[in-house]
Amino acid sequence: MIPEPYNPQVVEEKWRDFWRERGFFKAKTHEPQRKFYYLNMFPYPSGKLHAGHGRNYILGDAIVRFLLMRGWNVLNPMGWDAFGLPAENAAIEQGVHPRDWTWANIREFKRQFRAWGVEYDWDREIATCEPGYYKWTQWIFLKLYERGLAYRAKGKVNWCPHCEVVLANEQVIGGRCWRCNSPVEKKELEQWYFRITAYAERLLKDLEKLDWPEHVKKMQENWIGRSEGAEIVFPTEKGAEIKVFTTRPDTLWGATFLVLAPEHPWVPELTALEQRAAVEAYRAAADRLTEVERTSTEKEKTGVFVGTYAINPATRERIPIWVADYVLMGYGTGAIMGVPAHDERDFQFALSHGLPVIPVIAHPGGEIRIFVPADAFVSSLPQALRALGIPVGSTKDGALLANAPTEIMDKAASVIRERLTEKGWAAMVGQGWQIVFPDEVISIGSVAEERRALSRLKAIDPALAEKRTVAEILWAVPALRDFLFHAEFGPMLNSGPLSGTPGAEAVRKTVAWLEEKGLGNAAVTYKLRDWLISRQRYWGAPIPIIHCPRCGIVPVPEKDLPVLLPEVNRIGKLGLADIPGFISTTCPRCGGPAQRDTDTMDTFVDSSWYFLRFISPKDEDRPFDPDLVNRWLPVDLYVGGVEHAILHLLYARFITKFLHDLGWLSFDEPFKKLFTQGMVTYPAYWCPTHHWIPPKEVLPGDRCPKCGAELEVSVVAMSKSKKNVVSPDELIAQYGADTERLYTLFMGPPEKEIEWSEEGVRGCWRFLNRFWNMALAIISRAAGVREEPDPQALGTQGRALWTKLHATVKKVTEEFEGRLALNTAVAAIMELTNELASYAEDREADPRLLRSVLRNLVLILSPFTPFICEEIWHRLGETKAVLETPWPEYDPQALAEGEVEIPVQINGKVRVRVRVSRAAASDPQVLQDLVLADPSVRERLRGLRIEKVVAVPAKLVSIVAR
RNA sequence: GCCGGGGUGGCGGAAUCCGGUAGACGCAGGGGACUUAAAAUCCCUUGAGCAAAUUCUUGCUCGUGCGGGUUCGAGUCCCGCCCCCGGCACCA
Repeated sequence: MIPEPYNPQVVEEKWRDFWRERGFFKAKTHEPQRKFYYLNMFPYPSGKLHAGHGRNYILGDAIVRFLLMRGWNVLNPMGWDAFGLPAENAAIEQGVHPRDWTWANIREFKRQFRAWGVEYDWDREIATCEPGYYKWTQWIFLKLYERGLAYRAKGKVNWCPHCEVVLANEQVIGGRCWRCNSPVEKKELEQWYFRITAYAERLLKDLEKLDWPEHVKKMQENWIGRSEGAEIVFPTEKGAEIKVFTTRPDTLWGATFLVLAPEHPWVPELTALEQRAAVEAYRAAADRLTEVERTSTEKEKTGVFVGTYAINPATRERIPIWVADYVLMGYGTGAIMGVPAHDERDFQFALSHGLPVIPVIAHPGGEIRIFVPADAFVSSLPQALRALGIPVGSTKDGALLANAPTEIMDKAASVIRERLTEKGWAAMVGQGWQIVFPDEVISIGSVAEERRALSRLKAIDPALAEKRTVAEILWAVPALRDFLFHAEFGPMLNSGPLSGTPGAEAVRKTVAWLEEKGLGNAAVTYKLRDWLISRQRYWGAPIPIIHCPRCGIVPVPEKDLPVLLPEVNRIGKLGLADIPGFISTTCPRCGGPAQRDTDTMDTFVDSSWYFLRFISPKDEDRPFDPDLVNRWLPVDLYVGGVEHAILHLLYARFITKFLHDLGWLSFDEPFKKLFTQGMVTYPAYWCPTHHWIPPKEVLPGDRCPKCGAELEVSVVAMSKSKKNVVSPDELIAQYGADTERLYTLFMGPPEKEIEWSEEGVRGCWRFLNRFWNMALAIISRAAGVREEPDPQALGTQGRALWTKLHATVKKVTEEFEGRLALNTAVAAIMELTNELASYAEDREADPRLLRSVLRNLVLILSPFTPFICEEIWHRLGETKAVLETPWPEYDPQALAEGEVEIPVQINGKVRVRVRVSRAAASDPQVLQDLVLADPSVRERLRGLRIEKVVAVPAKLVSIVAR
């Protein structure tokens, strides 16, 4: 008889609607015992799904099928992040309505999910573009507005010139637009913001509670960017006081200048008449720079002196005020104190603009470096220094160099002073800077001393006439550079009453001193900025606000929600602002004529609460049912791409905390556990003339099919735009969905980025064929058998298979419940399959064991390949569906049976392997005795004296012998 | 620069949490069977090297980025480096 070949097309079509029709994926939200809320990040429905997307949905489907068999009441919904720019752009280009474009894509996505066997509770399907959903997005806006957490403000915003839209900070990736990668520009606009900064501290602190990948938590931590320090007030000659933020208040005595951001509001007021033109020109130039240009690390530090001075509140010295674009208006106070001796940027700035450098923190090494120019000292100096125990060297041009411990600095200074030539000088840097002259030593502890030392040096050496600061002179000596600037903590120097304070207490003591004197206070600053949410577009949730000439900004009353998107035939570039019928309305407060706000909300607002809506997706009176939500959330396991590590995940946490504060939610973190799956990469081919070429069309030798040019190959994440996608439709047609699913889960650890491999797919295809053939063979042999095997009655082979079965069940169960390394679970299942197949070769094989192992194998394989398993399951004579069958339990007893091979190490190397029963191997003394009695071990030990034996139960025995 | 993750065969990767036979599983390669042939399928084989043996082997040495350390034993732990990937980045 010719065996029936594996035909996935037939098998899969047979079961494709079975699970849905049986309602296995419908959550029973009103019975929340043993609830499990599993959630995949909902997709933006654009175009078609490719094999890379499968990483997310197939993984999720496998987990959910496992959970269902484990008896969980699983909520596993799916919806659509349906507002957004691509739909609108497609609509503008093709003249279709974005809604039609979006729903056509959604239909396509759903078709592909069905083909994959990826099932959801479709009764809960939601789309953010439906009025029944965005009504509540608008409601959240109103609630934020009520609490003062939504506000309108004018300011510099990120602007993508290509998308012609503003961007939130989180949507600017390395100075570029997150969608189109264009360099982002700055624009002065009045926009709506959400005050996410009010939640900065909680968003940071509560990360601790989350079972999230460490790197995602770190990314959020860095993004929130908490810094502790102080705010210090600097009086100015013009009267205004400038407040700066610093993390290093202990360096205040070294602040020799102030720098304001070009956008700082007080710049005009502080600018002297004669500097006005230069300052204005500088500010205008800074304004024109894109974010990429302005924040380029290699850029020379530019800036302009405003012509007036401030007073350093600690030293009471006059210090110049500058504007420079390395200071950002959006962080801290938009103004800094320049401490060139202990901040790398300030040091660069001081060097290029001739500003004095005053060291106020001792060099961490506890060492000083001595430099004496050639011809500046008498010949006995080296010897005299050596007499102090200081090793002395010299440069190529004859200058003297030495390192000395701090303690003998004063002694060294007097030794040097006595041995300088008449016009000689020397520098000692590290413990502050000392400039040694024949008649005195000037310690540079203030701007005044710096000026004096500089003029003396210039008077001595005409070659220094051009130098503007002592720092410039010393910087010219390469050997001193390491000692001129450092940003470490250390004992304070030249710091008036606080001089000598050790580094560990420096910040705390300085802040206390500042507070006592009323000069400043401890302060915390965050990098996080408020969330800019308004978009000048059509395809989004309209902002529910009315502008009334008499009443000002008036929120739309809740009863009037939703503010519907107007139906239009054509969408203009200006979005809602292009639609006159939408704009004019009446003021809800005074009844007079008024205008609607024409902005729509960032799509990330839509997605910041959707996980709540799934609980009661059709509720018309509330955004969600709070009782049910509080029983079902937080989400137990959230799976999605790491690209949302900051954006969506931060916003969703913020909105959750807000709704918690409002009293709607009892929890304040939406996602208890997060898993981020890796991207799938594939070679992408680039032709300089014909651009992206689909891999399939590429000619041998990586040539362009159109022009024959050699193509540039790069292995990158699958994407439609690079044409390097693998189509699930084609895979399913050729191998079936089970093969694609299995390969997707087997290709590597799910969290890692991995390259798609056609050969790998074929390996999984071969496996399923072997599995199919073996299963049918076993079914025909074990037809009619219904009893379970008796483990005690099995032979050695059977017993080994029995143990293997239980070990595999254990392994697979633990992977699903733990770290989700399903690739290793698949490997274990393959091993079991291989062992079952070789056991089945024995004509004497126990049919009860064959059937039992196959039955359990089908169950544990079913989350990976549900179609083939459902088929085999029913051919085994089962009447219930796989999903109605409990997940197999493993028997610890079975794992303790049979034999194990115990390696025996002699002097650290494995020399012998001994087979012992698992029972014997579990007792260290028994194991040790057995091993020492083994003939080949005795042979090895002949002539040696045993010094030590280590027996590790079930693992190995290690013998030390001489 | 800062933060995070990682470096294991020809390749993807196992073993890393909690030290205990390194290379599971799969791919690719080599050899063979079947076939007129090919595809498909099946079987054997594959870290590097050395020695004895000669045929079904046996034994030894080396081997998890580099250098040290702890230990009976290190891919795993500790210290110091190098390199790669990801995130942030003139954040005061």
